Amino acid sequence: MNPIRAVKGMNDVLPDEIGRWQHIEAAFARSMRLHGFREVRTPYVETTGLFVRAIGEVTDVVEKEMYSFAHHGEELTLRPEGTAGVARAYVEHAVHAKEPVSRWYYTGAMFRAERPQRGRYRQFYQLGAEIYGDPGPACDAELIDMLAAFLGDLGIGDVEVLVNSLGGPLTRARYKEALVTYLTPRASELSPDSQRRLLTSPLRILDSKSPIDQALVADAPSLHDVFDPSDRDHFASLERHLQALGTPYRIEPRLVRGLDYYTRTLFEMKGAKNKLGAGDTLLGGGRYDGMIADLGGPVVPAIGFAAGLERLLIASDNVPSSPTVDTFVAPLGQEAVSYALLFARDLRRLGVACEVDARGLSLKSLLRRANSLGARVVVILGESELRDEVVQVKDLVGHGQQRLRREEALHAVSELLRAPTAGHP
RNA sequence: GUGGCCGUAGCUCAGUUUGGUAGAGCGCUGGAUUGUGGCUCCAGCUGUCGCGGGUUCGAUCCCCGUCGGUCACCCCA
Repeated sequence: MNPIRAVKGMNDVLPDEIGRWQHIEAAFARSMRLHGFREVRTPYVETTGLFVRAIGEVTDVVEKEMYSFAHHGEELTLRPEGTAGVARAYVEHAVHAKEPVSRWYYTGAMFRAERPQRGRYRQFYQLGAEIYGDPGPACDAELIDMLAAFLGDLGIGDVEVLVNSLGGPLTRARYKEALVTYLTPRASELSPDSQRRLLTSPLRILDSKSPIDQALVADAPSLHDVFDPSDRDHFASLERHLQALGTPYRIEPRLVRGLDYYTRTLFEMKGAKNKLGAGDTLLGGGRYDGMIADLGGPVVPAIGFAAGLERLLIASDNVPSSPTVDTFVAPLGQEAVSYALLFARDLRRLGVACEVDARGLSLKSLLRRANSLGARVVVILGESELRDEVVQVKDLVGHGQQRLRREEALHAVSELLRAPTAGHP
């Protein structure tokens, strides 16, 4: 019989690996708290229309990557990204009327039906945050600086911080027209992919990887040339703040990104190219001042980002996994098992993590097991200990062993665990 | 979705001069010390050689398909 397997592109995270996930999630939660963000949780399933409206009908995500299904006459979709659902919640709960600025973050699974490759899976995890109600470049700079520092905290080296501005919605529309006007007569020279983009999403020709496209685009009108004064001020101010913060960054005028909702500030951070290969975008984000209104809310400016957790995991250095228990309780013979369970319960009441192995193994095997679990202390309960109403407390680090009465033993275990862990992994 | 490469024990891999049904290390279990770990030594267990079909007297090896992985493209985190 064929075993049932996990769905393609959807992976298990086993206990041996979970420590690394938790390490990154904890670092993120800490950074968020230090910057005044509060966690929000929204459903994994939303109506399909939300993503169509928020992300854009002609984007690749909406056109071909969504897990959508009909259920009792409703068109539903497994969320392919976090921003749309969080924005929907912001509008639905009229949060703008309760507080002028909201800083929210989230963590969780997203779903896109793409061909999997390293750092890209069909169910994948994002860390993200949104700031509603602050239109200013200062909060853009703060966010970018925070993220660069976060990647540094994770030990990810060689991070590239790419920054651009698309201008406001009017500027963006104006530029799109200018670009189409410029490229249409040259359409036959474009790569096949870009010929298609010219009709659907012309701005994305700008970050095409094709050298042919790059050459053509090099002489095209620049986005920044059609900025209006407020676009120019916003971007200049962002740069001033980044410089004041000392955040390293590079202006990438052809950075565009694939989601339709972005306006003005846009950024992307890449790193660990040798480990990640082609999918080296660790995180990306930008301002989307029009989305809240598009979703039926008031006019509220917003900026946000999302980072790929698996990519951060691949890019960051390994963190050693921590031991699962402090103390291992080793009963010898069936007579000792009940006593071992009782002793373990008392230890746990003192906050000591411990495990009882009642499989009836030899003492040698029990000690080997304790060692491989990374326990620091073993409590041995054998026939002679039962008879004399004592336990053996063995220190696996300091190599000492004491024969103690029950109450003294509980105390001794706590004392041993309080000692420094030098020399033990 | 398109294309290239890969698929042998729980893990990392060796093996097959187009073919005669498999090995190592690690890990796991036990022992060397009739109740004392980490190092060492000894012994043992685990394989439909991804799956299905074809060629052949015979396929882990050759061919086709399929599934999974991987890399690149598209796109993105």
